[in-house]
Amino acid sequence: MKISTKGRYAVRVMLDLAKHNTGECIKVKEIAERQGVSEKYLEQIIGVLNKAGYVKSVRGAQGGYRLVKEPGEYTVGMILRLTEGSLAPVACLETDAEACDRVDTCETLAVWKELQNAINRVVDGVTIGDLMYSEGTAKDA
Amino acid sequence: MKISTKGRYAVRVMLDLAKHNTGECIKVKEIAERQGVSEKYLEQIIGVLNKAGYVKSVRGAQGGYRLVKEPGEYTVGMILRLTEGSLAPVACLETDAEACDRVDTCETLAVWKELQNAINRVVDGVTIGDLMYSEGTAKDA
DNA sequence: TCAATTCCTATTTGTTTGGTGGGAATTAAA
DNA sequence: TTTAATTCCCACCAAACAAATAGGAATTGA
Repeated sequence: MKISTKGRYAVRVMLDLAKHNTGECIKVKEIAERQGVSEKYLEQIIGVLNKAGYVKSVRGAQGGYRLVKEPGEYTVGMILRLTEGSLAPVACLETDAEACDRVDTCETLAVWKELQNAINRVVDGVTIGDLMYSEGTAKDA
Repeated sequence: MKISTKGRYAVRVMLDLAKHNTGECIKVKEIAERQGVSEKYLEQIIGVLNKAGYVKSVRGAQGGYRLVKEPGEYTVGMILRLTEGSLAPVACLETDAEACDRVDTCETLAVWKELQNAINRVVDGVTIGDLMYSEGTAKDA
């Protein structure tokens, strides 16, 4: 039940872009330095964000990335689903899941559904904009 | 963000023991047949439940397992934490986590804490007893 | 032209998942 | 007392996944 580095870094990349948005392009190199993460690895991750249209890239010298929309329009859920693949706690709840033959009698499915709903409520209820103004020290939720 | 088979099977084992509790011992073989899972794999899983004192074993011929407490006293959370190791969505929220050097400035920690709380609320709010009386078809939560 | 940058994709390394397999120890029953 | 049924213990294995690393092609401003 862990969120992978890919998902976590993706959120941090988006947040970094949001916080350092001066209208100019931001290079992967800068983000990597600020976030303390390998440039090469971030390249991959931001590539996914780019393909999905979450960020806009400018190639060549003086190139880089910037957010396409306002920080408040990106939920953490969107970003995680994109990079993690799915947030369903069990495979049978994935949208493209092939039916498990126990589905009719599965007595545990109810818990997993509740869990999924709870997860979705949290990650879809927080945007990059929300995180921008947080104090660093996490609020107790 | 998946719950492993180990955790899911553990819940099903506990539920199976609860539903088929006649006062007599229940053998791994029976559970494995009913649940459609390899006997050998279940042995391992129920071994963990046994060591933790969640089930009581009787060795030798006519041996088997039974629940120690009432079904309502086992939360899904207890069982998952035992078998999955931890339900924290990020390593730095684990109880024995070694401090990440970004912890003071980590702007994403708040989300992960919220997520963890949401997960805990669900899994700690459902017991094996609750699952016993569910209809098979999951309620929409 | 060249240096900086994104883009693409293959490879590597280590860990976890999801088991299988063999056999020792224990015990009720024949 | 033997036997069959059972838990218990631990070693091993294959496949998938995570978390990068690596190399170089394509693009573009200066």
